[in-house]
Amino acid sequence: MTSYLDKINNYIKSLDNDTLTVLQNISTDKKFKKGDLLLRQNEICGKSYLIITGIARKYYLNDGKEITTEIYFENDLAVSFDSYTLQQPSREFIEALTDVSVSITHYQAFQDAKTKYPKLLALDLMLAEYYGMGLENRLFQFHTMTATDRYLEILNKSPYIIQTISLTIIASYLGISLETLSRIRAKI
Amino acid sequence: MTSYLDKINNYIKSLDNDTLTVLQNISTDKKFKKGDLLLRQNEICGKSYLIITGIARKYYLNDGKEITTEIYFENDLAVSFDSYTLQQPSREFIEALTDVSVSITHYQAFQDAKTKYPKLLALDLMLAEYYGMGLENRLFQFHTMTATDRYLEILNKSPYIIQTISLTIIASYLGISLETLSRIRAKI
DNA sequence: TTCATTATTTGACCTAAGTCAAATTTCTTG
DNA sequence: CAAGAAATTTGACTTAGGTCAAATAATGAA
Repeated sequence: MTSYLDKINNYIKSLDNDTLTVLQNISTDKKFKKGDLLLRQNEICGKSYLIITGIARKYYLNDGKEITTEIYFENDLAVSFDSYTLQQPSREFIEALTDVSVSITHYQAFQDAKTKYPKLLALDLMLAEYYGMGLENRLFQFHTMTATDRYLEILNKSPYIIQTISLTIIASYLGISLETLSRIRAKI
Repeated sequence: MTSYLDKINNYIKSLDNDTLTVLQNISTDKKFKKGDLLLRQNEICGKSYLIITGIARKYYLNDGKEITTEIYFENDLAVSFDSYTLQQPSREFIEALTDVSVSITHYQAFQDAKTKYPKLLALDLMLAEYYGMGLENRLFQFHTMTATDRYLEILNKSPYIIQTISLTIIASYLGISLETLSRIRAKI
């Protein structure tokens, strides 16, 4: 999985200048302050956000409670997948957890570029595949693992999450209550 | 979501003859008997199976227990996503739940065709996006819904699953024990 | 049909995780 | 630094769902 990300990055590096230039031309940099929303519920996700520095998350509201679905660090691509893909209102919010600087690519510009540059189409496919495999892994965890094991998995594979993110957010990401997470941590 | 599937099917129909012919040329039909495995664990998923008639499922073993991850009906595309994408050994099995007839497309042939026909690349992207959105929905259900609600969701959206598939398989698909599923059904 | 297998249900009991409330600890910011 | 706010922990109790075992259905092959 990680190696697939490498493959994607190598692929991007290997693009011809022409294609790379297009990619740059349709992207702009922007900064957000901690707490800013990059995307709000019900907005159409018309942009993708490549995180340059900082941390962000994606979440939705489930009877008033914020459920975090993804946490983004440097080089992650933040986007509400279905809203972006279908260009329909988003169920999710994207929020800056720290000051954040991003590279923004507009949906339509990228769509246009893809029709002219099949290599960008291939890139988009790789990104979708990568996202899909991540979802499969996460689903696997929910399907078969106990809350404690899911926590341990994060602790092993993404310890920086534990170190930088509030337990409230981590608990919702794990699909458990804050109190349960606290007890899990106490026991270990 | 369903409309996206429509969009994909319309897209396929709208392909020029040249592209459609290629697609047909790299596909072959095959029949499987009930109980046959289309893909075994540890095999590399080198083919995709479009279900023409019959029912199949994808599952993996979790300490000896079969956990069903997907159930396929007519027109569904059966594939072990990560094994297919990364061309690495599959964690999952694909099994015919009834006699099944499928249209098989070989991975490598499709890869080759994609480089020559960007429209097939675009098709592959759409399929990956569709799969990804399905995973997101399923993840949402595991993340926030109770077992009873997940069952009711199937009952509403895919009643044919309840009618045709054994409760053992449905229970594992829902991530609950057979007994719990039986009790949920008794209560409703 | 009938017997045997397989699928499903039911019972009794157990455990992971949730809820609500209160106590601490840790951060912020004046 | 101090006071208030936010984050985390702890306690007491509830509940959804699991496990193991046994009882019924339902199917299917001889």
